[in-house]
Amino acid sequence: MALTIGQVATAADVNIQTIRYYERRGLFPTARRTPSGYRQYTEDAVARLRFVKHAQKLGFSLKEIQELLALRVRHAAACDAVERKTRAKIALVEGRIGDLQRMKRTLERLAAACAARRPTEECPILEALGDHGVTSK
Amino acid sequence: MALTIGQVATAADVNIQTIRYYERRGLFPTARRTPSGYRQYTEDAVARLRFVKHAQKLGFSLKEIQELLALRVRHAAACDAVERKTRAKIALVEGRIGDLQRMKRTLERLAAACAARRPTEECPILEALGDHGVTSK
DNA sequence: CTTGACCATGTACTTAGGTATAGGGTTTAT
DNA sequence: ATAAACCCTATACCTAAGTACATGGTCAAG
Repeated sequence: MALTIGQVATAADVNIQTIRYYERRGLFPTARRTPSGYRQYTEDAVARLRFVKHAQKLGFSLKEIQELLALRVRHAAACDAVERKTRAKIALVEGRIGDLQRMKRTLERLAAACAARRPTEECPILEALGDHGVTSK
Repeated sequence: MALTIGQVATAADVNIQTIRYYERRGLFPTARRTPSGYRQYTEDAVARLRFVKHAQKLGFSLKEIQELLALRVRHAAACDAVERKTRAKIALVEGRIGDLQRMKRTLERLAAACAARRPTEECPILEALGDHGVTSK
């Protein structure tokens, strides 16, 4: 049985407007309509929304997500193009992970320096932040 | 010798307007001025800008970066408050890394499924994306 | 058969993070 | 001593990703 836009919105916990916005943006196919013009969805739409939300939390832009979703759609055509795109995405994600790990190590040094501070010294934060280019003069 | 806003902007490879914007936002202390009203900076400003840009690439908002920078400023006052804030930040970064690693594994399954596909089968992308909630009906 | 909950479109507003422009003063190099 | 290059403020504009509002049609219950 078909779902209305409101039911989809509730199920995926997003704003109705957001769904229509995604449709305009091309993240959603133009939905089938009832004779009176109401959009009709299946469960797929809910899943698609959840995928979008999930990918967003991981830092993907709507444009990137659109590409990820396109991988699903074009499966019949070009499975190896899909694979190439996916591997590119993986490299991107790996780069982001590496950046965050460097940031984490820097923060850990900062915390450790705080913890190990001798009473006579100042908190050596500037130095700990140093490898982000923050060298104090 | 003091730097003008333009020299700082060039050195840190940001727009002049961005520096003034950061000042308004409170990410930068209000700079010292010449008698004629020109802002005067030291090398520190360049380092600070680079830190901001670096942190942004890691997905921190300006508000979060402002907090990170505050850790530097308050060092004289409360080194253990600094440490607590830093550890909270580390947890946040770890969470983000975890998210990205899960996404990476999902993408890898997708790529692997593509590569291992038998000629007779469809490209099994839907299933690979499944653990994001994308279960096709 | 009407009232309230829903849907439609279109337009406008919001937040984050800038970037551009207008109008005017300053510094530097020739 | 004057033009180019730079700075100042204030205001307006931009993209991304929505969210809200105005206006009007539709459906289900009493």
